[in-house]
Amino acid sequence: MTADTGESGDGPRRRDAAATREAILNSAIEAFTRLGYDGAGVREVAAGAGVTAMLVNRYFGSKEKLFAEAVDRSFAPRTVVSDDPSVLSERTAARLAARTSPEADDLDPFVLMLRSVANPRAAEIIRAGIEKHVGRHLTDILPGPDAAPRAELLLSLIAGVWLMRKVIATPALTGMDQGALTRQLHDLIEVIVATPPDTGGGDGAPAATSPG
Amino acid sequence: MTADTGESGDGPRRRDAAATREAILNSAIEAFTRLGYDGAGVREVAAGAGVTAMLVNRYFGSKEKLFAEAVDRSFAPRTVVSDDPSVLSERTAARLAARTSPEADDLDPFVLMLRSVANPRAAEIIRAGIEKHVGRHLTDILPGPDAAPRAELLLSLIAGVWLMRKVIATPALTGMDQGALTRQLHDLIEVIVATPPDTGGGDGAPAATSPG
DNA sequence: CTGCTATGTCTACGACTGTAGACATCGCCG
DNA sequence: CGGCGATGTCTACAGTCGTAGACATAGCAG
Repeated sequence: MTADTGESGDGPRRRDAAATREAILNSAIEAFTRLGYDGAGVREVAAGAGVTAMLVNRYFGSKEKLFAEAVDRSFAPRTVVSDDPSVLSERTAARLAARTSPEADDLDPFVLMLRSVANPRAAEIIRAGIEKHVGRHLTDILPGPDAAPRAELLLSLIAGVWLMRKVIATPALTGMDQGALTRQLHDLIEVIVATPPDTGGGDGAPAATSPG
Repeated sequence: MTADTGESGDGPRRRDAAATREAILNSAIEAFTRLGYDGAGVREVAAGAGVTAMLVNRYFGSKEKLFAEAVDRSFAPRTVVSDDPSVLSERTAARLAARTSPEADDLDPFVLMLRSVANPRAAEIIRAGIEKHVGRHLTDILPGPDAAPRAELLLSLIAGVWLMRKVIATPALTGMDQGALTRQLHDLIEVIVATPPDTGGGDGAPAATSPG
């Protein structure tokens, strides 16, 4: 439970504005992910960075602005969705299954999001973050027309799985065999990736209607 | 002052324990759905029922127990998932698309859940509620083996759509054409309903792997 | 009518929140 | 070596939170 935000142990912390800001931001990402926007207090964020609460507001202006930066930073790297369109379904399914397994306990933007959307201000910031990073990128690599709503639908599926497996932790889905889950998720994602939302042609669903 | 007891037609509230308890519970469901567990205060719940804060604790013991009863009550009716297995995909898809449209603004258990899972105690209560009501029922009507994890996977999808459309309100999915969304959701749900998670058999995946 | 109990209100407390302003101290520059 | 700005801390303040105990009142039993 020590602060320990990357300090080497011996050095108490030298006066380094950039490093301190970074430590606060990292602590904020962790705190917001664990406790959510309302649950994480600035004092806790500060303690995680080894500083006092006032320094947080001094560097970021307010808790809300700190959250905005934390969201921006947390959403920037692609954690789940693959960059390569050709293997998007396989990669995304496998990563999602792996990263939501009970063993994996990394910090993740989806958990940060799920635990913070209760607050309307935080929800708005998250919406902006999704549009800026994930949504836009995903819309670009998604083939076919009407990519934007399908991208968000894919995000819905991903977020839902994260919610059930890592936040609520319903037992059946949490304990589901990873291979089976990966396959199931692959089939689902494939439907979103392959199916245009408005298939004017024949009404027949592209697949999955055959009982097998 | 008791400016007004909240009721309009049926007269001022007389001393009726059962009715008061009911009013508090209804107010709690609405408050928890709008603000989430942490965001809704007992004073606000009490005001919504036309009583004082202490009466809430007097009737329910604590905020946590009140929340537990609110979850139990809110999760009891089937709001989205159809009872009839034969039309499960169609019905569920249509209801989900309709009830998450921007026009619909009813209180809903999924929103209550999404805005409350940030709190660990609330998340545990919600998990229990899901298992007791939705999960068990859904597991019963879902055909095929391994119904429990597939039921929870379906809940993941539903919750994710609710999250994106009603809580975060990402524009593309929120404004998506309802018919197209219904069709898309139908295809997705059909995959969960029809596909066993672990099709060991000789043949490959039952569908959806062919690019079509 | 009197009295009693269920029903509801009032005051208050300790803990916590985000944030503002005043104060202290480190480390570079002359 | 001596300041001096940058960096960080301390105290404090309104406000809200959940909750406890004492107090008031309504409605029925006798």
